[in-house]
Amino acid sequence: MGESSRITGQDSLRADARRNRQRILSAARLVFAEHGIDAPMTTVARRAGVGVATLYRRFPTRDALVRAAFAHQLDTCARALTEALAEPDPWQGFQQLVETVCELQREERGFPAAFVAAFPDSTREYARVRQQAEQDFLTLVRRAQAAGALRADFHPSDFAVALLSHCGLVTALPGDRAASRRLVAYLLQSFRVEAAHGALPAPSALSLRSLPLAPYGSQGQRSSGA
Amino acid sequence: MGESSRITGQDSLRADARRNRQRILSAARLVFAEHGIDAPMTTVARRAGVGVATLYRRFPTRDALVRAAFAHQLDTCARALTEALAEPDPWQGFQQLVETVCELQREERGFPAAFVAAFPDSTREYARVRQQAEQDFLTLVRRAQAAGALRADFHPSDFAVALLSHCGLVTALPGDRAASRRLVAYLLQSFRVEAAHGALPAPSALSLRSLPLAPYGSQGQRSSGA
DNA sequence: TCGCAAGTGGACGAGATCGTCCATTTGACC
DNA sequence: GGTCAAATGGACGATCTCGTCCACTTGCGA
Repeated sequence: MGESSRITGQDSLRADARRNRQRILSAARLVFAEHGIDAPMTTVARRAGVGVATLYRRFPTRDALVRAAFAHQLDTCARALTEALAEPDPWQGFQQLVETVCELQREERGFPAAFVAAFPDSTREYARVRQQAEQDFLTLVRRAQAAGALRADFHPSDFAVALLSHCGLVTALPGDRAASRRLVAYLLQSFRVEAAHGALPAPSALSLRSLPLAPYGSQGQRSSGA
Repeated sequence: MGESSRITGQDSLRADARRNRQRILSAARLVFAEHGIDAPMTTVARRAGVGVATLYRRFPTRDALVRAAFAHQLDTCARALTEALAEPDPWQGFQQLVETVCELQREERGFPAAFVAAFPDSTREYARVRQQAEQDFLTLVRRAQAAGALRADFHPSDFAVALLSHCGLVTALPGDRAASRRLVAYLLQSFRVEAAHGALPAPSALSLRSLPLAPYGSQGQRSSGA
């Protein structure tokens, strides 16, 4: 909390401005959940009870708004990683991590879209936090493999593959919790040593670094305009 | 071919009109692949070298155009099902079916989006063909289970879950073939008896009938306007 | 209490897309 | 060759969204 406000500078806002900022974020979550992240900015502004100008001043681009609106969920992802590492049984930790993130994608309408939208980005400011997250995740994977639970040919990028495909599923079928849970169960089972059955094709070149697992703070202005 | 033209009535078109229709479809495939299925209709028309009016006359809605443009791919899906049934080893057949459909999603840019777009629909005219497809797929599943290859708790709706999630993945990462192949491999392995490891959560209520596995012919006018 | 910088709202012009309308052209059949 | 219904193209009005600009308001420190 203190962390993100330091990053976004929301502390230095005047009281009324800070209040409006929060209103906008709440409204954005509602509107995005209801109409998708492509909903008109005007709708968000109206719902928040502010003018468009105010909205644009706080969040110059739709992207910035989306990121800020779902910063909390992203923080939860990061927290899940920490907790996973703390778990004594590494497979338990791994499983919980996958389930927590997928549950977020399943339950918070709008978040999945935000998740993929945020995906290819690797904003400068968070590079370090992300690198840390990547490192932690790697540790988790190694441990789970050493414990003989996670299959040896599991590649870190497979985590991204799992999350993105699950994301796609819940986007295609919002509300179908059973489908989401099924997919997660299948994936988790296929990651176990017992499921290993012949060689897998080569892993993706996807970098985990680009996964939005690290806390976003909010705002998240793009460093590169283009 | 003869089948679909009978359905869409394209035989009764004047020669020039029929030619234009084909041009439009080619252009649509190109444009959709390049800019996504939300590309402006005008762009498609220009690319096809026809006026917008012509485009709108043939395909009253963007949806109709999308369906028609990817009808061939959908036919391939249907054919894959037939071939899967013909395969002596039912697991081989099952595996091939999944791989063929996923390959289509992977290789034909634009098709995945069309696939999910088409998904929730169950147009009257194709009800019978679909029901047949569903029946065939069920047979395939039963056989593969009886052969002791496909896990007993596999539910037909899991096929839809697999396809939709894969679809989401390739949409999020167009061009990352490795990721797509990995997911398919994991899913297939998790469908094997060997992977069964504890109970799965309840299957989705998704009906296979709504999966666009059956041939579309083209055009595919909505029966219900609303 | 006062002054002013920070904050605000909503009108507005630019740009994009939609789908229709109609005057004109063209293919098919006699 | 002639006739006519089918087919065509592109202009056009309607609608929507964006992001900016500016006159007005307000919180807060002195």
